[in-house]
Amino acid sequence: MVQRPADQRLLRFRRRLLRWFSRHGRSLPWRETRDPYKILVSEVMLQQTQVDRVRDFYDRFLTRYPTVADLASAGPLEVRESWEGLGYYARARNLHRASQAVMTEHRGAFPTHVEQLVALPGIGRYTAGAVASFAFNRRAPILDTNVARVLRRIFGVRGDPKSSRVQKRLWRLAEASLPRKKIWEFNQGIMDFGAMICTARNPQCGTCPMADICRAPISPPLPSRRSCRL
DNA sequence: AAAGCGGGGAT
DNA sequence: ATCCCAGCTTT
Repeated sequence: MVQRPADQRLLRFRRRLLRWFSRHGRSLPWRETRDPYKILVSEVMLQQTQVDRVRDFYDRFLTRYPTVADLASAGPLEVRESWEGLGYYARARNLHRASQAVMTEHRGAFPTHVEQLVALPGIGRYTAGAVASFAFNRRAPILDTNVARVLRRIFGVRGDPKSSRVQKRLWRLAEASLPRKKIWEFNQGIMDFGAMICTARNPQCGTCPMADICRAPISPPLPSRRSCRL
């Protein structure tokens, strides 16, 4: 079976991403643990919220609620107060309910399958994939704004990014890109790549290791006013 | 398919 | 002033 160009791009992307992450990946508080509870807390906080903003809240929240059981047995008002300043307060309520569901419906043991995780309140497809891959090293794809942007550019996916058709295509790409092993590294890496190199504005195409396989590189190496057409 | 949900930082 | 951000739920 001969490799088609599209498959070559995919293989190279996967290999280069892992190499890039091993050298340039960020060290973040929630990367020092495999505890599904702590990872879930970080993921929920990170929904529509930037990394730098989450750091302080993450530590404070876990100090107050070190385990799922601690959070589950806390009062709603107390939990809501711990979330003050983060916004999107439905997240706090759902996280609280999710912790209670883990205790009552799973006997305190976090579910390890994406389908089970998605069934928990406040956990969508992205967060389920994140917990499954980060805590349990399952071969589950993730698709957040970072991943979506990276995949759209490198594989040249046109069309409205919000449309279900493009979303479906991107999820398929996210899954196809996954290596057999090093799932944790790949998923963490592709988000770092989107946050550090393949950024929404002023992408670092000049130093990008994917430049030669990307379907949407910056046209000329012109100074200032750099923009990406995807 | 589209709206609603917070708030802070960058441009 | 506008865009962007480790999205999910509800309509």
